[in-house]
Amino acid sequence: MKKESKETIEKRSDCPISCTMDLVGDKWSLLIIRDLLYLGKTSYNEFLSSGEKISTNILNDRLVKLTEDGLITYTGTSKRKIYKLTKKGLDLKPILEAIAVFGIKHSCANKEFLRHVKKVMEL
Amino acid sequence: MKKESKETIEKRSDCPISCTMDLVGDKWSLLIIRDLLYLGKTSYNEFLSSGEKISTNILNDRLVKLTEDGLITYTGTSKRKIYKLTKKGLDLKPILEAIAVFGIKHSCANKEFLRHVKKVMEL
DNA sequence: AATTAAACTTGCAAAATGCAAGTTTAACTT
DNA sequence: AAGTTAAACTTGCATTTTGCAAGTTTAATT
Repeated sequence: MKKESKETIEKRSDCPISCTMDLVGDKWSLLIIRDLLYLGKTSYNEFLSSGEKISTNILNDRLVKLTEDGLITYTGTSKRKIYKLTKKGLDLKPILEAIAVFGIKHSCANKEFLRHVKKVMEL
Repeated sequence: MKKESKETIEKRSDCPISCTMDLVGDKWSLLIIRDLLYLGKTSYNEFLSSGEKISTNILNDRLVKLTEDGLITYTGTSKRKIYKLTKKGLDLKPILEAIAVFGIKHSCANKEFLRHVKKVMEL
């Protein structure tokens, strides 16, 4: 018996910012999008191996939700699924970029990693 | 006895996107920032009255955390605090704008509300 | 058919959130 | 200056989400 991933998609308000946060405003979704956009990752195991150490149940849950929400799709069999962003998902790119710009300016991240990220993101 | 708002600020990785998500990647922080940036709200009760119905304990927790993280500050007494964004907090503006653009394109939000948001955000 | 490894599930502990009270505190009123 | 008001904040407990450490299923490969 599969658990339904979300019974009622609770929309907190009509504000477009709030709506977008209802879609991707959790700890993990945008990191999966980042993996797809910038790190060339396309499969379950590749997402799993990312530095932030997402756990398997959460990863599965997010992949289902992101698919349901039309941000990603996959091809291939259930043994090897290849995920990619939909058109709608690609529209998240400016958000990721703005987040990266902020992070590069204010974080924390080590210099070497930053050089790598900037190169990958063409910033 | 006050509860400490966050014992260890867990940083999941050195990725600037991940770092930024560790700061504001929760259900509520960016909505408070939105209130400050676009809706002219500056006080506890004004944040409370936003459409998404944040509860008082969460609002208090987020205001403390955002202050600790240097994204907002306040003036005034403990009876009437006036919050505003720091320079660092203002650097979140491009993120909010990108989120709004996505939300406006893809949501959900009703037409009237959208007109209002676009006007306020000067989009 | 047996093996392998990717994809997915399960069960339970820990943390975050939601809700409905309450209390504290400073300003405003007599 | 005592009493009232309302904004800011706390508390306790239920619910939900996340984290972790197993497991199982499934389709390619041998």
